[in-house]
Formats: sequence, structure tokens, C-alpha cells
Amino acid sequence: MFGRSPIGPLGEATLSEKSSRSEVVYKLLRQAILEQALRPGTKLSEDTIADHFKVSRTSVRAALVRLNAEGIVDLRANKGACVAEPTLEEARDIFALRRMLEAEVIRRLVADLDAAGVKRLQQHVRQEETALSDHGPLSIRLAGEFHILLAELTGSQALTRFVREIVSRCSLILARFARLHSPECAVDEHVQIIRALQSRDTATAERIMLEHLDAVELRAELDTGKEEPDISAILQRYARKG
Amino acid sequence: MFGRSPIGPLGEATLSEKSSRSEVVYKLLRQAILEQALRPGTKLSEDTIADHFKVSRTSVRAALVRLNAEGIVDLRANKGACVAEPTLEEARDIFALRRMLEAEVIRRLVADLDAAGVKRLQQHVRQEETALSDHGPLSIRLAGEFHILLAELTGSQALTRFVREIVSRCSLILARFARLHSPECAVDEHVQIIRALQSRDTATAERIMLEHLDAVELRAELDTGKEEPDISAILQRYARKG
DNA sequence: GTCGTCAACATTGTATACAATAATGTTGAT
DNA sequence: ATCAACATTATTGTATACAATGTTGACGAC
Repeated sequence: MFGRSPIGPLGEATLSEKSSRSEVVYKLLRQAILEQALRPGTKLSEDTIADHFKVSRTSVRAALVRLNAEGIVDLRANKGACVAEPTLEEARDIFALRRMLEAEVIRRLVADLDAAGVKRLQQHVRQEETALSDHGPLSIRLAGEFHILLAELTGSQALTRFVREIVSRCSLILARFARLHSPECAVDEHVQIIRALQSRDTATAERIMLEHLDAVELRAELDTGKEEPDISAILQRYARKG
Repeated sequence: MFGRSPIGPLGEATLSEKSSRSEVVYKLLRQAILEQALRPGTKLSEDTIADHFKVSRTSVRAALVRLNAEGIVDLRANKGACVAEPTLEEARDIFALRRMLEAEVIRRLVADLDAAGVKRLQQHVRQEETALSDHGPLSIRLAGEFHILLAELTGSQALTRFVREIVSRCSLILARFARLHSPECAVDEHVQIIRALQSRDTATAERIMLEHLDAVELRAELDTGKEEPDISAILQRYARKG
């Protein structure tokens, strides 16, 4: 049916260069999750996704396997996939590790960052400011990508990889626990970070980054009561009572 | 053909509990790579693997996608998979990050580690000593798993995940660059680490771990000349000259 | 002899078909 | 009416078939 046009019905995402179908599905699902369009716990039925994107389940499955490896999709045998639901315990664990990783990023950048890097950061922040007026999902994604850009500027692929993964998982945590769907990071805090980096003052830069991350974590931590009803957990509570 | 017995021809790996075929292929491939039976650069043809394990290419592909996500398999579009070949630059990058992660592990363990944890570590080292006499691939794997066990004992899933990944990639690096195929870590250094942890002296414990990692890295670093001939890299060097 | 072209082959990417498992609904006995 | 056992349905896991791309080697032009 689609033999003639390798990447036909997927449309938009195929403009820049040809990617495989599974690649496109992967990117779109990932974006949807990180922009909180698909919330934690949402069932990801292979058929539904395949129909929606007009591809075969094969491609969808490949995408789900990748997302599972990144920790943003849960995959239970014979029971399908769903958007991961980090627990509060996992959340604290992940935030602790994130502080360590991003502190390292800052330390490296204070030593290394050049003018070109600063320019890229400032450019990114300008994008964030523009997107902010939309109150759309874009600003959520850009906020996370600021931190990834910082990691990239260290020149360490490995560090970037880990920061990317942990930022993704933090997005999930916020999606699950935070009250507001607004961007996770205040843009002006990003501006402060850039200034601190330019000052070459490691202690200050690190402190500002950690305060920034605390602020992000606080938004989740404050709000644990709001966690959406989980049938089995609730029933188990009642079972213990009766 | 295999309709009757869900996990028939794979045999050995299915004893403990039923896993999906792709899961089994994933585990076996991963083990083969980490035990250096499949060396960096080895082509991983889907057909070959499928035939060898008596499963369909579908299951093999799923396994390869996972391994690729972990960074131990390279996957180039339309050109198949091969065991990743970390460059020397990547190697240094990865070792730097590993030092940071494992230093964190040590700091946490000095604070937290209990008697049960010590016992598990000692038990593991005993396994390592036993395996050492075989001079087989097992000792290589166990050496890496000591570091993973350390991470697990911190109780941090996220940290464990990252340590597991980075230890895997270090195994690949050693497989590519180190002269000897013997275990990457000296067992007595592991014993020293345990002792240092018991002493609750953060500075000493951290120093010993870092020295240990330096020793591991040195084994790779010393030996960069031995890198097997890579046509394109060589030609590129000559292209710059001419 | 070297380079370019094209056809035959091999391998990967995707779709579809089938098998196996879990979820759901129905029936009948108590 | 309740519950268990069975039949039915839906969904995932795997295999196979086909399409698309990459590779190899033969042939001919220069």
C-alpha cells in the first residue's frame, strides 16, 4: 500500500531528510510525551498508534522499544506499553543525580565555555522568551533543551547523553506531579546561569544552577497530593482497612 | 514452525523463567559482546544471528535496537549493525565520566553501606577469585559486575542504570584497545575498595577507587598503537598530507 | 589498465499474517 | 444473586513476505 512512497503519510516530520518510519514514530511519540500531550500512565496501544500514523505495528514497536530503553515508556510483557509513571521515590533519586550531573556540566563550562557557546545559549534563551507568550507546549520542551544545550557545550558526548536522558525523565516527573503545565524553568534563571558562566566563578555558577534545579524540583515536591487516582493503589489501601 | 513451543530452540537461557525471544537474543548478544567474544567492529548480520539462534529476524532486530540504545551496538541506516567501536576520544570522555559516577557511588556507600552490603561484595569478590583460574570470559564479566554491584548497593536506580551503561562501554573500550584479554580489574584492588568502604574514610576510599579506574584506563591508553588497521582513517591521514 | 555503468545479488526496512497470551463476557450451577 | 468455568474478543509476540536500498562484479569505453 505504501510501497511507492517510503515516507508518505507521516508528512510533516519528513521534510528535512528521509528517516525511517520507526525513527519518525519514535521522534513524534517522544515529542508528544515530553510536551506532556501524552501524560504518564497513558496506554500506548500499538494498533492505535499504527493506525494514527498510518504505519505498521512493526515500526511502532521498534519506536516503543527505544523509548523503553530511555526510560520514558514502560513495557510490560504481553500487556503493552504506557507512558512511564515515575514514583515519588524515583523522582527524588533522579533529581539527586541530575544535580550531580549538571553541577559537573557547570564546572566544565566555567573552565571551557567560549564566546561562540555563550552566543548559542543567549540565542536559545531568546527562543524561550518568544515561545513563552504562546503558553504552548513548545516552551516546556525548550526549557529542557536549554539544559541539554549546556551539556552539549561541554563537548562530552557521554555527559550529554546522560543529561538528555535525565532531563527527559524530569519532564515526566513534572508532568506527573506538578500542578501547572507551564514551562519547568523560569527563563530568567537561565539568563542568570549564563551570566554566572561568563563570570568564570565556579562556586557562584554552581550555586545558581543548584538553586535553579531546587526550584524545579520544588514544583513537583509541593504537589504530591494531586497525583491522579491509581485504582489499584487505592483499592489496596481499602483492602488493608477491611 | 515454532508455534507449539514458545521458547524452544534457544535452550539454555530459558531455564529460570520464560522470556520473550527478543529478550533472550538481547541478553545473549549483550553477554557475548561484554565477554569480548564479539569484538568491536564485528558485523552483526540480522540473518546470520537469526539463523544461529533459530528465531526470526524480527526478534533479532528488536534486540539490536535495544543494544543500540545502550550504545554498545552501532546501527547505520540500511547498512546494518555492528559492535560499537569507541574512538580513543570517546574512550577518554567515557572514562572521565566514569570516574565522576563511581566517585559518587563511593561517597554514598561510605555513608550508607551496611553489613549485608559488605557481605554481598565479599561474596562477589570470592566469585571473581574462583573465576580467575579459568582465564575464561567469565572473569571479564564479573570484574565489570563488581562495579555495578557497588552502584546497586547505593539504592539509587538511576545511578545504577548509568553505571551499568558506562561499565559496558568501558568493556568495549578495553576490548578494542587493551592488549591482554584478561579481566579489566585486579581482584585485589576490589578487595582494597571494600576495606576502604568499611573504614568509612571517604577521602581514602575515593582515592583508591580513582586509582583503580586509572589502572584500568591505563591498560587501554598504553596500547593505542595496536588499534587494528582502519582503511578509511589511514587514507584520511594520507589525504591531509597530500 | 583504470574508471564508469549497469545488472544481479545480498541485506535491511516495512507490512501483513498467524500464534499466544491476557482481558472480557457469558453461561450455568449453587 | 454469586461465583466459577468456559467461550469470545482484543492485544501483544513472532514469523514470513515483499519493497527498497546497498553492494558486488562483469562488461565496455576510454
